[in-house]
Amino acid sequence: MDQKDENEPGPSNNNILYRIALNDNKAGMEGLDKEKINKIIMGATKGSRYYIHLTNVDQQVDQRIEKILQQKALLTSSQINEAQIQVDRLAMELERRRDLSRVIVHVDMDAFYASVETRDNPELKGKPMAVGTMSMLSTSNYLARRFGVRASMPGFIGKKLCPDLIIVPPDFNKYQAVCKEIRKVIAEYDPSYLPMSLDEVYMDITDHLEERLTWPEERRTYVKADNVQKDNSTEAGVVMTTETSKPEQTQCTSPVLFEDSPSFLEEQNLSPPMPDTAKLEKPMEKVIVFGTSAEEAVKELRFRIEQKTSLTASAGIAPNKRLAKVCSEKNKPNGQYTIPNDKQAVMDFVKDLPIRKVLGIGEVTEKMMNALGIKNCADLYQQRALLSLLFPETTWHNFLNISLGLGSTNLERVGGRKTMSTERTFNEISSPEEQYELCRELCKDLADDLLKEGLKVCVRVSGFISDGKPQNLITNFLCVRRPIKKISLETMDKVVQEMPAPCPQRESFFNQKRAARQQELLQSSTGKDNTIKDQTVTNPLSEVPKNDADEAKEKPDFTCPICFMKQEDWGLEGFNKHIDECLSKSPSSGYSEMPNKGEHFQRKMTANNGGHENNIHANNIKNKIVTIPSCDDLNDFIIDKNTLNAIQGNQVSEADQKACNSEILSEDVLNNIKKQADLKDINKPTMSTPPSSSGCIRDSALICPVCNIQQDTTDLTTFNRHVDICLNKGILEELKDDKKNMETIHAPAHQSGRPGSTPQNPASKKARTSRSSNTIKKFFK
DNA sequence: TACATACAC
DNA sequence: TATGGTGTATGTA
Ligand SMILES: Nc1ccn([C@H]2C[C@H](O)[C@@H](COP(=O)(O)OP(=O)(O)OP(=O)(O)O)O2)c(=O)n1
Ligand SMILES: [Mg+2]
Ligand SMILES: [Mg+2]
Ligand SMILES: [Mg+2]
Repeated sequence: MDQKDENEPGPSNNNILYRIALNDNKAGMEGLDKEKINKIIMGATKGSRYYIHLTNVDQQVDQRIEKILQQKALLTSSQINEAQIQVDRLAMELERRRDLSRVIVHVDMDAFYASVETRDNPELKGKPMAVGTMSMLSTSNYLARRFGVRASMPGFIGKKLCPDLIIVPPDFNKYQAVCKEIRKVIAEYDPSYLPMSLDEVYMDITDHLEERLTWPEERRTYVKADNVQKDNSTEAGVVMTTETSKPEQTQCTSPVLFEDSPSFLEEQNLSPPMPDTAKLEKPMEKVIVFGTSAEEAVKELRFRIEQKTSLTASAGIAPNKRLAKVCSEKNKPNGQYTIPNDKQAVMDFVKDLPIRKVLGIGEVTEKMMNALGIKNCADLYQQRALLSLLFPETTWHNFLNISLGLGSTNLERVGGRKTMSTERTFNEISSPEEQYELCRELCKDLADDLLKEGLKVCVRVSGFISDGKPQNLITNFLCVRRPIKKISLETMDKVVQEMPAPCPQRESFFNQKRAARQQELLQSSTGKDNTIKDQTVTNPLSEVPKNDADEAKEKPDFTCPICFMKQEDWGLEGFNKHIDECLSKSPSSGYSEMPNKGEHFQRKMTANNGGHENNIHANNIKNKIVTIPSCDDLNDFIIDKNTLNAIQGNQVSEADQKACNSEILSEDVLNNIKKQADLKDINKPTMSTPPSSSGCIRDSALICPVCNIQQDTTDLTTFNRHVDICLNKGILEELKDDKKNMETIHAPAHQSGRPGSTPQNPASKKARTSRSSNTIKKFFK
């Protein structure tokens, strides 16, 4: 059954790396002169670190493809036949369960940020523009797309492609506000809509349609307010509102009455690719009556959005989310497309659908499939047996579903947020101080974000360093230590103050916390305060250790943030144990209800300077902290992919290197890094240098990278503790200021729009002071 | 669990 | 001069 081997991958774009070449998989970018555009992009990219980075990535992918092809070559036809039987059995079952009963709609705003900016500054009308910075564009309008300018392209390249390009800085608050407006309208059609991003939602309008049938006509009647000066569409290549004006979709237009109302939303000033002027000639109606079909309801919805916000949306209507999503792009901008709830219609639609259009199929998958001669969903279906042998189960299951035009109709949010993180790209950082500074900043940002969600945190550090002994220290903040990985991999236990909620089973972790907090507030306001809370954590400023050369010997202040007990001779381990106990006791209920004893976050800090091959350069240099509430309430804070000063060893003083690296990096690792820095790198040995490898400290005194004072010790534990203390001191000082704001920060005003439900979009991240950032200067060497 | 990769907006 | 930030899923070891 694997008869097609013909389609050799074909050097589609010869020597141009697929990652670098213009990615035109986006509405409004059809039929561009890719050749020309790619030349310009290449010119601006070649030689950069970015280019090298992509080269590596590309090679990796090629290797992966190579491997797959080899595997394929080994397959016998009997294996394939056997697989075919299995796969088809599954296919039958999937088919049996096909659900055509729901009408799912995907709504997506057109060039969202760009449209908002244009609306608010008419100067921009009719001009190619993008939102973003010279370093990165968030999106572009459709006019700019004709030049190849698109989201995720750096602005300076956009300028090269289109010298007249206007770049407008983003204003997220504005987009957020608009988003809220839009969702109000959406909610009228499906109060349980599922927001996917600021500009995008899924809805299930099945119920609405049913109800709609019973409505009097007035209820579907709208007056067109003419305040909108049309022509935000100068940029659009095609913009007809009604399906009738879209020739290419006749094939799949719903059989349902779609012309049961005049329904024109907007006059056009661009010539559509067909003679459609008839409609324009008609007198401009001010009153519009929308019909009762799905199309009509969605037209109405889009009409109302436009009336309300002066922004256009596109929509897809289909039996499931996957298809609806594809459809919403089909007639972008300002258009819609329907796949009726009919199996044949679905199959017809899917047959020629390029797999790349499907959500979840990206560049890499596309390239791999290409190598297997698979381009559209029909190919995908035909090769199902082969794919089942080449890919992991979940992957080929997904492929099979895609090729059958199947997808979920469920709009419920599964969990809620699972992680919270903050990260920044930075210029090569030369000094450890800068690294620490960055880490500290990230930690602070993250903690701030947690606060916004109503969580107050306390951090317990329990890392293991070279000597294998735990290093614990309590602060009310994240404690930053060496951002260097593997060996000095830090583990911090972060303790959340809030009590567990009464047991909202299977709520998201963050929601549990929120609920707990609300409950808490409630209780304290009714005088019944059985929780030992916030304040506990909030202010251990008094506990800031002194920063002196000999403080290394100073004992941390062992005051329990839960019960306030203080005991000098607990010892660190004892202290942590105590906190654990304290936490598990604190919920009023005892702890049988919540299996999670206390609230434990674990914070790991790993600075991935790459023990591996291309880790160092293969990645953007980023510093990242993540909290991950896993099911048992452990949170990870990961500081990740932090470049080492070692990369630029020459810029780093020896003392600094020593301070930062001495016992942290083994000689081997260091050498390895240097090798890589010289681009000579090769090896891949997973030199995971276990945490215990104390080694290499040998001689010389250690210099604290924070206070720069030489420490009179060769004991790493002591030294590390000193560094922690030094760092914490700064952090805690910063915190003093923060505390004042705390109460006001609290109200996140979450804009989720999902009424009773979970806040979908975490409160937006605050704008960062650009200063301390970033931007990749180099990916390596 | 840790890490890497892929994907989306 | 210059190539983002947040979040999810999944495979592998
Ligand atoms: N890599 C990206 C992609 C998008 N966005 C932002 C800007 C977009 O305006 C918004 C919505 O993303 P879309 O993919 O829906 O793109 P647009 O709405 O801009 O254009 P389209 O008309 O193709 O939907 O998200 C972003 O910041 N970074
Ligand atoms: Mg959009
Ligand atoms: Mg979108
Ligand atoms: Mg895709």
